[in-house]
Amino acid sequence: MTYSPLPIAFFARPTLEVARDLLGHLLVYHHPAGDTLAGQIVEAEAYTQNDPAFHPWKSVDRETGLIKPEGRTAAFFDEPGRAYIYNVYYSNWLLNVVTEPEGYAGAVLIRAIEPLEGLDRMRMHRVAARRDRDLTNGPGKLTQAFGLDGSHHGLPLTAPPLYLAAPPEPLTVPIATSSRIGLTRGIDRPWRFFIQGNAYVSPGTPSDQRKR
DNA sequence: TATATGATTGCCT
DNA sequence: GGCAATCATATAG
Repeated sequence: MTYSPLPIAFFARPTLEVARDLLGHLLVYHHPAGDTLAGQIVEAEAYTQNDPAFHPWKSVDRETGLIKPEGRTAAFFDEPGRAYIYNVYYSNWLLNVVTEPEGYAGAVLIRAIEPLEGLDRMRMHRVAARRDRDLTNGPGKLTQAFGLDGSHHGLPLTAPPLYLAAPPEPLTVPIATSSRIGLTRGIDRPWRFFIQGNAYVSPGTPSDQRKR
């Protein structure tokens, strides 16, 4: 199966639009071993420059709205369509897509996908997964299943080997929203989008529903 | 150099 | 649902 990558223009738009539109789209990776891994995005979250939960938040000029070219992460937020891969809690890598026109900052975190192709390799990478639905139902799990880590940071997601592609057929199922998962700041923003009822959506609880 | 902390996962009760 | 794991990065001293 071959897929065609989305153009940069798809990502050079408001982050919330990109996050919502990305549902149903495909994440494709031509693995160095020769096989192809692919899955349909079923859950994503938006992170914008006007957002305390956004990593380079402090690098955004509050008056102009433009990102200042300083700091380590800021460098990767000036070109839409690239991968921002971040490490949290030990060895968990999270995959983001950089959004917004050049000069502005934003990113979409890909939180869960439904595997379509390359299941055997995903099972090899994810020895802890008891069932197939545990292969990719979380942001750290899907990077593990695909074999992605910090070495893929900064890659363009608009060309092989790693890219996003349009779905074979348009999405007809309803898209639901909630607050984002696992945050300590910006928990009030309903910027998580997911496909209601899909078995591969991550099991986490939205931040604003958590007891403290 | 030293320490705090997080966009998580998986195993335990 | 509780909680430990023990990584990369930012920021402080």
